Amino acid sequence: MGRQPCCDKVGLKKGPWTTEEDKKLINFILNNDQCCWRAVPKLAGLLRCGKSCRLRWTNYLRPDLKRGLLSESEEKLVIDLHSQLGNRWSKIAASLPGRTDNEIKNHWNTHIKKKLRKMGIDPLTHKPLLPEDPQPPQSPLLCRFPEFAEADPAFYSNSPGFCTDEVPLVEPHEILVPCAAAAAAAPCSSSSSSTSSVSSSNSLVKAEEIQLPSMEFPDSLYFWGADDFIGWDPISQQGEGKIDPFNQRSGASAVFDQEPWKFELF
DNA sequence: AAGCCATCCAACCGCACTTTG
DNA sequence: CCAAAGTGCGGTTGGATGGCT
Repeated sequence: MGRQPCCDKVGLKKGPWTTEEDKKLINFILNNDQCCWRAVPKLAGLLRCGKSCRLRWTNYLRPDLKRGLLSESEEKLVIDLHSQLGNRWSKIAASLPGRTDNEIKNHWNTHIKKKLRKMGIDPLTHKPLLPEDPQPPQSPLLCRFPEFAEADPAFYSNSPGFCTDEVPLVEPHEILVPCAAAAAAAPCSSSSSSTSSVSSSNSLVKAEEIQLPSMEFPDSLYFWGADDFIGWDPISQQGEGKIDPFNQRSGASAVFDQEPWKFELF
């Protein structure tokens, strides 16, 4: 008994979303209690399948999203969580408020993987790439990632083997969200049942757990402003108060720079 | 300037899991 | 309890972009 497709793809649009479509989806979701994703495109006047709408919203349009490359501390957390959880991107994303599983997955595949390999670490097992290496006295990552250990001595010291099979799964409530990450959520103006009901994504749930005020959208919708959004990331700016120079190709600038409509919505 | 190649990331696909009747 | 519908998740793809020759 096969599953039915999520939608009859006939006459449905695929590929990149246009500004107009984004506008429709945002307007609909903000102004309606989203009942079920399958109904959203029809009600919002979109020629998309519900799944596509959900993805677009959760990965790109959600106002609580943080854009740009992951900061070093976020990267560190991702590596740590990956060593415990494996490719459970949504679970990892749940510990990084404002980040999506897709974003983390992409970042892992394009940046972190490479970085780890360069350091002689198998990104899959988090163990040294060379098997002839005598077993390290402590975490291999600790040996090859001294700067991480320096930054956070507790990091890795608690994760001896880094074999995903050997480490028990961490329950969401057991994952400690670093203060910086938690703080990242705080500045966002908020509180509405609308958004939290809109998306059941783990990151939102997690955000609530760490006292993230639920989202509310100011009438002027100034939160869409690039300045607000970029300045909204205390993690990438922590410490020296600088923005990650590699952020220039980030989706943030891509979408916010080019879409002035978002500032005049509603 | 043009062509090629590598990289990045948004979006798609299909399976798994959860919910509902 | 079961089947169908709805949703979540992880893997993969393909277009856009930038760098190099």
